[in-house]
Amino acid sequence: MPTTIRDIAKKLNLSVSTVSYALNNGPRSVPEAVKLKVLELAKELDYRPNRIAKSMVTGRTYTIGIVPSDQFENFIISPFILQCMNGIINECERCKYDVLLFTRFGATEEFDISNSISDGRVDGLIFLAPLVNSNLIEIADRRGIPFVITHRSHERELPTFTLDNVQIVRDAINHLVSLGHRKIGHIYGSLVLQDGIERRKAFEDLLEDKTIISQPNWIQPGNFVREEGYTSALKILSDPDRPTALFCSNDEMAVGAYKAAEELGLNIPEDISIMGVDNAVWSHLIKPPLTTISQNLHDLGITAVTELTKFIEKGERPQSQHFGTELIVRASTSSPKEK
Amino acid sequence: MPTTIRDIAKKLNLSVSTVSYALNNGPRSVPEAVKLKVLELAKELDYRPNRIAKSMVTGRTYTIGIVPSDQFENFIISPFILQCMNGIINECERCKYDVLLFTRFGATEEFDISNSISDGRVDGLIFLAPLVNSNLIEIADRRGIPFVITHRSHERELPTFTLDNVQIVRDAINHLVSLGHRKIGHIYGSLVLQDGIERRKAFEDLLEDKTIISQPNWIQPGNFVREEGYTSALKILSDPDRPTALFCSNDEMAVGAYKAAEELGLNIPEDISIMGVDNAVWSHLIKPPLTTISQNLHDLGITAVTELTKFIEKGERPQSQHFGTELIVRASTSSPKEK
DNA sequence: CTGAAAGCGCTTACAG
DNA sequence: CTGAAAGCGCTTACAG
Repeated sequence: MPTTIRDIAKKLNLSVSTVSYALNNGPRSVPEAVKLKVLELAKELDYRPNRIAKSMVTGRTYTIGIVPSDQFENFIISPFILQCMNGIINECERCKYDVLLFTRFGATEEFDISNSISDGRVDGLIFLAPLVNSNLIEIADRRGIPFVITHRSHERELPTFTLDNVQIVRDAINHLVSLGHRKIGHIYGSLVLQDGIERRKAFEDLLEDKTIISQPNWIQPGNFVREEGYTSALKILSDPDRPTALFCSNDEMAVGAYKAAEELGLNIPEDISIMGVDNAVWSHLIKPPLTTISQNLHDLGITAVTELTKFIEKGERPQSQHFGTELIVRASTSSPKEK
Repeated sequence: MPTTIRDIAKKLNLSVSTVSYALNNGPRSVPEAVKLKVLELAKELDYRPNRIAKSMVTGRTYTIGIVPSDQFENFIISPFILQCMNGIINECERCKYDVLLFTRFGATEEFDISNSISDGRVDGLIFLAPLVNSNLIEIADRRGIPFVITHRSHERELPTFTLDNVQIVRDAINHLVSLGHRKIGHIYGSLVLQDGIERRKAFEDLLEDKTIISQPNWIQPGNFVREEGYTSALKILSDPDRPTALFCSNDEMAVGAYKAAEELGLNIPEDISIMGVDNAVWSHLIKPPLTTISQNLHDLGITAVTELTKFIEKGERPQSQHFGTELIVRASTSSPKEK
C-alpha cells in the first residue's frame, strides 16, 4: 500500500490537516520546522499525492477530454485530426492539463458514451469534428459540462472553432478558373462531417454562378480517404468528356486521384489539374507537389484549448472563431491544354 | 449539482446499497420491481455514475497512461510515434480502456513527472520510446506500477517491445551491397533514443567486417528530424569523394536528404541511392518512391496494450517481444554509376 | 495556531 | 433479504 497523508500524520504525531497544508505549502501556514519534517518523511516514505482522492474533493482533474468524431479505428492517423491534436496537446502541455482520449466509440451504446464523457474524469471536453447528427453536444450542454467544438457550427450560440469552407472552395476554384479551367470535377468528403457537406455545397453553389461547368458524373464521393478518392477519380477521369481540373476536399483523396490519373496515363497537371485541402506534411513531397489549401489546424487546436481552459478557470465565455486559410500553389495545377 | 446515488435512495426510501446494486445490476440481487424503479428514477434525474468516486474505492480507472519520451512539443506528429499510438488506441478501444496522455514534460521537475505518472489516475503505463537515460522506469518499477516499455530494452527483465535494429541495418546495407554499393554514408538518429544508438552502432559494426567502406565525414547526426537530415546530407554529399549510397535511420531524415540531393543537382538513385526506415504513410508517394524498412509499429502498439492489460487484469507477466521488420524496395536505390 | 471532524460519491463487508 | 456503516485519501470549514 502506498503511503498516505495519514501515515505521515501518525508517525509525526500531527493532524492530517497540518500534513496536508505542509505538503501543499498552504493555504494555511505551517511552521517551517514542521513543514521540513513533513517533507522529509514524505520523501523517505515515497509519498505521492493521490490525484483521484484530490479530485474527489476539489472537483477538478486538470484533464481535458477529447471526444473523437466517429468510430475510433485509425482516427488519430488522419492527417487533419493529427494537426489539430498536435495543437491541442502542445497547448495542454503549456496550460498544465493532461489529455484524456475517450475510446469505446465503436462498440458501446450512446448512453454509455454520454456517461463516459460526463463522469467526472475531465474538467472540460473538446468535441473533435463531431458528426453533424451527433447529439452528444446537446447532452453535454444540458449537463452543464464545459466544452468546445471544432469543425462544426451549431444553431445555438455554442463555442465552435471552424474553417471558412466557402472561402476554401472559392479560393480553390478561383485559382483553377484563373488558370483557364472551366470544366471542373469535385471529389467530396464525408457527408456526416460538416466540412464535407459545406465544401460540396460551396462547390455546387459556384455551378449556379456559371463560373464553372460540371456534370453529375464529375461530382463523386470520397469520404475523405485515399482509397475512395482513387475509385472516384477513376470514374471521373475515365469519362471521355472529362473535366480539366479536379478539386478534392482533402489531400488524402487528391493523392488517390494521383494514382487514378497515373493508371489512366494522364499527366498531372498537363492532362488534369488536381487540388486538395489540408496542406498535409507530405503534400509538397509528392510528385508533382500538390496545390492545396492550408488550414492552420495547429492554431485551431491551440485556440480550442485556450478558450476552454479560460472558461474552466475563469468562467469566461469561449469566443467562437472562424479560422482563415491560405492557398498554396504548387505544381499539380496549370492551365488546361485545350480550353 | 449532479444527481448522486444518495438522492435516488432518499427519494425512493431505499438504502444506498440497494440503489448501487440495482444500478450495477449486481453483485447482490435486487428485486426486479425495485430495480426498475431505481433505473427509471435514475434516468429521470439524469443520474450518471461518478467514475472518480468509483475509482477511489475500487482502485481501478480503466485508463492506460502514455508517457511520452521527451519534451512533448510536436511529439505526436512524429510518424513513428503516430503509428505506434494508432495501434495503442485501437487496442485500448477494443479492451475498453481510455487513454491518458501525460503532458507537462517540458516544464516540470522530474519529481513532479514521476508523481504524475503514479498518482492513481491510470491502471498502467506505456513508456513510449523513453530516453535511454530516463529513470522514470526505475521509479515506476520501484513503486509497483504496472507498465510496459516500447523501443527500449532494459538490463533487468522488464517487459519491452522492441525492433531488431541490427536486423534493420543489416537488411538495409545488404540491399545496398547487393546493388553493388560499397561506399555508404549514414545519417543517424537521436542518441538519447535506443533506436538511434543501436542503428548507428550496427552500421559501424558493419564497417569492421569490411563489407562496406565509410568515412568519418560520411557519418552524420540527424536527430530523426527532416531539417537535420537535410543539413547533414548536404555535408556528406558535397564531399568531392562522396558515398554512392546513404542510409538514413528514418524516413524523415531521408526526405531531408532528398532535398539536399536536389539542391546539389544529384539525381536519386542514379547519383546517390537513399534509404530510410519507417515506411511512413507518404514514403511511396514521394519522387522517387523511397526504399525503406517497414516496422509494423501498429502491431507493436497493439501488443504493448494487450500484454499490459493482461497483467493488470490477470496478473500475467507481460512477455517481452522483438518485432520483425521488412525491407521495402522502391525506386530510391539502384546500382551505383561507378563502382 | 492546530486538531478533530465532515464530506466528496461511491462500493462492499458487516449486522440484523 | 436489505439497511446502516465503514472506508477509499484527500481538502477544508469548524472548534477549541
